[in-house]
Amino acid sequence: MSKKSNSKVLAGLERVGGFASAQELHLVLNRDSESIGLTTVYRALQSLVDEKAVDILRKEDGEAIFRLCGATHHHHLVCKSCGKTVEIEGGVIEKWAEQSGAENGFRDIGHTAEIFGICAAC
Amino acid sequence: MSKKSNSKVLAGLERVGGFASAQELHLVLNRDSESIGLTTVYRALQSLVDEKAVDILRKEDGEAIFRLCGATHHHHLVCKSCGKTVEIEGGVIEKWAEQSGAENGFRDIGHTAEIFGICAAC
DNA sequence: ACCCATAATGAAAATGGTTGTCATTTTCAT
DNA sequence: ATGAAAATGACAACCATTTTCATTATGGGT
Repeated sequence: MSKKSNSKVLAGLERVGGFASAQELHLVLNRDSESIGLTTVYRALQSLVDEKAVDILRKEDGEAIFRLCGATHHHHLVCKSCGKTVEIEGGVIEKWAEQSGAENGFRDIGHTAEIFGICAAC
Repeated sequence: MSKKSNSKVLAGLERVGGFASAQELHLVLNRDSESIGLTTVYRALQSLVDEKAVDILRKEDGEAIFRLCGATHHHHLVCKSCGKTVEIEGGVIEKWAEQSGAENGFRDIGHTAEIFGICAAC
């Protein structure tokens, strides 16, 4: 029976495309006339993380954000002043993360990377 | 005046040696007859992070943990399970950030990058 | 079809780390 | 010493997440 909520949540994550917090996901799902409780969203996310269908990360403020596992991910170049965001290729980073992790005996390696600065317009 | 609490907190971090949460730090400090409030510990940690004297990371449950920051700019490889941390050289990243930023007309470029995984012992 | 055990659901309350409030205290320059 | 400004800390507010618990759906055995 958890199957149903799990697939709703997966659908939500697909719709969102990138990262989403549990609460955002709950909003999105209910906005689209999917009636699902916040508790259930949390439980579905937890079980999806357990079965490694979903990645969990932490924002700087500690809030958990989730994304589909294996979704191609990119990095962001964000303007500290106006918030303008550019998507960046990160092939170098993937390799760096993989290699650094492996060298130190780590497995299940993931990473986060953001670049920030002031854009030309600001 | 924040100087005093900041140095108390720094002393606490030295005594602890590695990572400590704000609450642990508060306990340690008061156990050692340093009278300091929890609020002040949080504020001191925040300002130390701002002035880059202290690193902040997140445990898996989202709790913030802090430690003294070495002078050299490095990145971290963190075990998602036990919190073990390895410092990583990030020369590649610096270049990647600089270049990606410049290509898009950004200035004052900074970046964050963390690698995480499961360490050999876990 | 009909029970019934079991799992799933979600509203509401509890938890716990973190941050905001504000009255009080300390510091420092004059 | 005195007043302004910064610092402090007890307490309350906040908010993401978890727990509780009563209700509802599911599905296998008869």
